[in-house]
Amino acid sequence: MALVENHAEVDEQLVKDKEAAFLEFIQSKGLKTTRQRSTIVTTFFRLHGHISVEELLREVKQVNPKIGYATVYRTLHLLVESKLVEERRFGDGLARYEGRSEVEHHDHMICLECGKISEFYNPHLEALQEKLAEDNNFEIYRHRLELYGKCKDTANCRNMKEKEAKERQAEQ
Amino acid sequence: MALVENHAEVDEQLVKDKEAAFLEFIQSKGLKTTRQRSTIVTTFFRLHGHISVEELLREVKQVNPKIGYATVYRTLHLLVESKLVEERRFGDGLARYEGRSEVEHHDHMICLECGKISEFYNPHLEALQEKLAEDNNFEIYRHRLELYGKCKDTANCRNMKEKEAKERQAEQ
DNA sequence: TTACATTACGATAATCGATATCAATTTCTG
DNA sequence: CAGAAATTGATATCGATTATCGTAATGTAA
Repeated sequence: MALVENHAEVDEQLVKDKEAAFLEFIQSKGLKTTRQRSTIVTTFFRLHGHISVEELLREVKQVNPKIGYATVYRTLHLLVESKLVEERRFGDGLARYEGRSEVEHHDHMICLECGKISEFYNPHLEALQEKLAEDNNFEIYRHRLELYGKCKDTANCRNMKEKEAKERQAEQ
Repeated sequence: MALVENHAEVDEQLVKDKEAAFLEFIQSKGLKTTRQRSTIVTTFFRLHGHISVEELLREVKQVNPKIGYATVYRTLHLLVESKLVEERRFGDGLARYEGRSEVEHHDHMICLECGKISEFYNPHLEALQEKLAEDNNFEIYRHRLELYGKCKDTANCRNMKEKEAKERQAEQ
């Protein structure tokens, strides 16, 4: 419980930095720092990937079971407002949240077989979009590119499927 | 009521073709052809752009006021299933539908000021995506690219805003 | 065409994710 | 520490979509 491996320790430093940044934001807005917000924020940044509200709530409840839906929603909105987190929607009708830390900007590749979401960034693509926008007299604030398809590495895809199945079982 | 201008006549032919294609689909699935479905489908294909369920229902009710929400939803799902129509979501929380007729594939530019949605297609962009996918061992089934920003042609943007305001008023 | 099994309709209830409300609690400033 | 202001958690509400169900329409087969 006390000692953790290297990888996790690095993460803890990052988590602390993020929490500090969040506190700064909170204070700059004249809002209050609370145990709940702290719990939610640190829990969020300990997780990786594209996290749904439900996933986050589940984790948060392991730390403090009294924290409810509303507070998680509210804190996530604050995180988005603080620019520490971005909201994403991939068409399954529920929002997912992603820390802005790990990568600057990136697009997504979503495997429809195993559900794996990977990220990529390509400067040519970005430049091409800028050029296109300019040609159309349009100023881009942000963009979203998602490639939906299938991992060609079917072995990996199969593994993910099995993992997914296990997780589903565990939930029941 | 009888004579229409050229532009609309061309559309009518297209509408008929689409309706025929839909009937073919319906029959191939062993489903039934009904007046309601016919009304909804022809009304849909007479409209252009990115149509929400509510917009379509409003139009449909002018032809047959007894047609309800449920039937419009159901028919749109059938249209999507038949591949004559595609569903899109632009993050404002409601689905929009677009005929697959007019353009093959295209991406979207969404003005956050005036709400205008324009379409574009660029083969370089498509090729670049394919290359990227290949590099990542990924097979693209479909993709989505949306540029969110602002029309630089502010005059046009302002016009749209006024038009929007008028429409809102008209609804009240 | 008529009968009848099947499918569709329309009204509306239920669902789902997200947001708003509100009394009770906590935080922070002085 | 007091008291104003903000936050919480439970839950009501919302808006879009889906499911339900009794009634109506369709299409097939005689």
